[in-house]
Amino acid sequence: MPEVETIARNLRKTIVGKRVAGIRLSGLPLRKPVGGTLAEKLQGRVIRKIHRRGKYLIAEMEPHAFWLIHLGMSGRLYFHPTEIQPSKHTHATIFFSDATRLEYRDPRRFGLLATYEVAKISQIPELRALGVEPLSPKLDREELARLLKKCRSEVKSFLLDQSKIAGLGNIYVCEALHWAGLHPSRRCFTLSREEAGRLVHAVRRTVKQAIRNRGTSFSDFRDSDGKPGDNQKFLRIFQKEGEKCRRCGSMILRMRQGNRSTFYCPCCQK
DNA sequence: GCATTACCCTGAAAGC
DNA sequence: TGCTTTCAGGGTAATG
Repeated sequence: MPEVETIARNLRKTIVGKRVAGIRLSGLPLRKPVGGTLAEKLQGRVIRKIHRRGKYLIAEMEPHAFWLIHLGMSGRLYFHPTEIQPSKHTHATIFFSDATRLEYRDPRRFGLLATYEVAKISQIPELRALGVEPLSPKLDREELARLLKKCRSEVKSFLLDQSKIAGLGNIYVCEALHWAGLHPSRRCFTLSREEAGRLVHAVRRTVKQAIRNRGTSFSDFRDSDGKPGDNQKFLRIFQKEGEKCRRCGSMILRMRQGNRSTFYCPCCQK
């Protein structure tokens, strides 16, 4: 989500107010087939606003329509002031009437491009099921404690579940659990109100720091100007297997949970 | 109905 | 050197 927020902020400066003059598609499917309707729906419309909800970007178009974008894992959006050669993984190029263009690249093709003509953003099917935003004032200790109480799964899976809290990925979940001093395998319903409070604080701190650093770049992430983020320099636990925990000095371990790596400190995460 | 697992995909890294 | 295997992870359909 911090990576998506970084891109949203960039796009607000670069493409808002531009009219779509044409679209070129690779024809390859992403998470779902892209299809010719994307071109039909966007052609001639003007981008009025850029929204973010969870890990989704939403361009509000005029005449009224919404353009939904998800970057998956390896998706990137590049703004180009001048002409470019499409790469092997360019799946969409949006040409604006002022000769600038926006390129969507996605080697792994886990992303999504779609358009909707619903009345409100909240009616977009992909967004309907999303949970609370991590930085929303609605997510406080009481609300998180309430959500945790009725959940029997491990707290790591809970935090990754976009229908509970929308926007946390594997990196930030590992970091937040370390900040909160909570073991990733703890069952949600066993967390106390005090622990829920620590977790809310840790999630906010983790996400705010990552946004401030313009996202985390290992290999994939670049913003729409092609710049990597800086947050990888500030991570305390993610991909630190074998290193010493900065809080207690114990060896950081790695385990697999639900087919994803979890990094944790066995000493200070209880 | 909820929790868990498997799958999609390709590039990079590791292993041989 | 070059080929093969493994791993990475967001979302979701399938399974338990």
